[in-house]
Amino acid sequence: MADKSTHKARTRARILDEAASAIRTGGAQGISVADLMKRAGLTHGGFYAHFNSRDDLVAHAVDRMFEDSATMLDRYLGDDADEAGLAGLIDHYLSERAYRAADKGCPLPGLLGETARMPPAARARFEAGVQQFRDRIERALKNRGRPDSAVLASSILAELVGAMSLARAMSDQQAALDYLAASRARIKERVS
Amino acid sequence: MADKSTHKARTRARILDEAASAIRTGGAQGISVADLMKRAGLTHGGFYAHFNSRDDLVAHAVDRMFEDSATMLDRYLGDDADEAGLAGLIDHYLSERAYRAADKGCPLPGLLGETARMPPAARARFEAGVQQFRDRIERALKNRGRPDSAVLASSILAELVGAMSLARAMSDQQAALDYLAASRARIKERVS
DNA sequence: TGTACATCAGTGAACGCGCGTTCACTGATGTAC
DNA sequence: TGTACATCAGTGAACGCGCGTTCACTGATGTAC
Repeated sequence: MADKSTHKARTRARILDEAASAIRTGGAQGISVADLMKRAGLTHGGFYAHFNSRDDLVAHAVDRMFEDSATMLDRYLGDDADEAGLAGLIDHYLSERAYRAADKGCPLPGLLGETARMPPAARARFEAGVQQFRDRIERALKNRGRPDSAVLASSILAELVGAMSLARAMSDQQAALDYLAASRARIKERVS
Repeated sequence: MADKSTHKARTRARILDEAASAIRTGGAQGISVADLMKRAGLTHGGFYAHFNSRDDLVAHAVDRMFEDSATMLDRYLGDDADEAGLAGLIDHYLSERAYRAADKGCPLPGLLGETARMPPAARARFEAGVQQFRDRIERALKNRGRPDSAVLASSILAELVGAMSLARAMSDQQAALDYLAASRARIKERVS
């Protein structure tokens, strides 16, 4: 019984991981229940043993995505963050690796514009995730003694997200990478 | 005969206007042919007298959106643009009016993240539209003697798009409007 | 000016398909004695 | 240790529905004489 319930929890986690990945790539409207379950190595009928509905899945998948983001934020802006934390975050966020791994990293570049079309529960969780991201940047700026930390944090988040979105929309990959490099330098200038 | 063909052209334009509006709000995946035709006051069967397929419609609707953007860019950054043109563009782009009219203005905040999921023809036109936008800003900066105009243009576009996307994702409207006001000031600082 | 005909934008029924969801079931696993 | 039973995660057929697309048609409009 105990084994069974952890088995089920692991299956649920596997579905959520696949959903988070698929939604980051294809948008919240871009996954079907059947495809998702196939990706998780299951058949579609079992889906409702884990989630109440497709909308419920989307909401939990959004949570899942921002858990990953929180881990990333902790690494760069955690309590013991040194001076270089924010610069490290910027370099990481706009790295070639992040550019290529659209299915793994921050959900904002791909999904921010879609917020208004998300089911209400997912939308609320998404907004909370954005807040968390901005607050962490703001706190880091405040720790460094910037008086305009609130506005600057929003401004930096906007440019991070906008730059990655623009880079991913370019069909010329080299131009995209050059642009990311320029963006990294530009944003770091503004926080130093 | 002549009357008929202009009648048809006007009908097509009406369908495209409705499509551009619906896609800005609901995304390229968010419109159905039947709903769209109903919005245009027609029945779904007539759709294929105007477009080869749904994907064809989406591509032309994207064009339509960027024609509106070009008109807007001309107003602020046209050949006879004065010094205040760029500041005017920033104020307009991040205005309360633009914030509320998500179905009318620039398609970037709502659709940039969706580019990768668009049908190829639409994707190419979207990318061209983004280029046009960035080039116009770059030219305006160059005219003002900024040596870093290319990178700065991308940076400004990224922050404009990111800021509007973030504002639209906030459920607290007053916070969104305050944020837009702060963003306008912040971006104008950087170009002056 | 009036009648007969041709054109063609728009109609609406029909198609095959994939979707989200339901449900009776199976079969592996854990428990009781 | 071995057998009988209960549990329940996962299966797969079935549902009603809306989708994109096709097509035979209608009826208003423009042209020819």
